Amino acid sequence: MLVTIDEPFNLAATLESGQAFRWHKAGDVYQGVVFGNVIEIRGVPRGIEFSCLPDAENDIAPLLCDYLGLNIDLASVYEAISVDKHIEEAITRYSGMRVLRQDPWECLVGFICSSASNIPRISRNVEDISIAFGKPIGRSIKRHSFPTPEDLAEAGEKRIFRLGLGYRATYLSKTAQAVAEGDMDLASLRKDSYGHALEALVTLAGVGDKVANCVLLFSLDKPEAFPVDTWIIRVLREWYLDEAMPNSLPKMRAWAQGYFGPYAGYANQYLFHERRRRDRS
DNA sequence: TGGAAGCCTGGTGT
DNA sequence: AACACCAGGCTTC
Repeated sequence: MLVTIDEPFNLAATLESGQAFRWHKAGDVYQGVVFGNVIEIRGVPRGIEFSCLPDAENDIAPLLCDYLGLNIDLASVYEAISVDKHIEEAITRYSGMRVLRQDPWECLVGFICSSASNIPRISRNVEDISIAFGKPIGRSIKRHSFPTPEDLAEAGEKRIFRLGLGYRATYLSKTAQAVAEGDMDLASLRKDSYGHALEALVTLAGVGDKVANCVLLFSLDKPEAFPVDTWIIRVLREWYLDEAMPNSLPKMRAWAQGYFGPYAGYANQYLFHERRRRDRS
């Protein structure tokens, strides 16, 4: 099915910028699992072409656009965060990169897995978790739905550990229990304020300031969220903050949120992507 | 209250 | 080949 998109959209940058971990690229096609569907997307000149299984494309199309962050007016975001040369350069280079709007539970699990790890490994971890505790989709034996909090809580720490998650297995097991038992209502955090939602998230095992801000930005409608990881620390040190400045994580985050404003998270995503690319080339 | 060590594992460098 | 060292971080002391 063809979906025309009139606003700027960069499919590759959106799916390859470390926001989600279940997209595989084969040629010019991205395959992923969203809404319990195996989805394949290809960028075309004026939009995207996609297919999905097992649901009808007509039903999935609006959900997919929402997931891809296409319901946000990027032009006004750019206007808000274009406060200096560095950010303007990154915007120019990755124009159309979106912030995804993911399922909060899956996003949370992905970023708990991310601590002291790297994208290839996180992807493998998340895929292994899906295969072990999710359900095969349609007749495909290759891709599986993402397990529910109940699925993961029942699986238990031991079986998670055996997938090679290391010390993260404890975090995942505890957090899954908290969500499954209703001690943590992730969906309600979408309507909460940024501050309150952050406060709630960091009570979960394996969730500190960085992971919480990733979940807030990529799944809970909090565009002011600003995850400070080692790449962003480099950006801030090299381009923004004096070296003598105190470098505690929450202080750096607060500074950036004040500097970039209500859409600081978008600035974060562009600077992050730009800084990593620069290191690789 | 800040800062450093430890934690599982896999990849990378020596 | 075998062995350090470290990574997109959290927790604990």
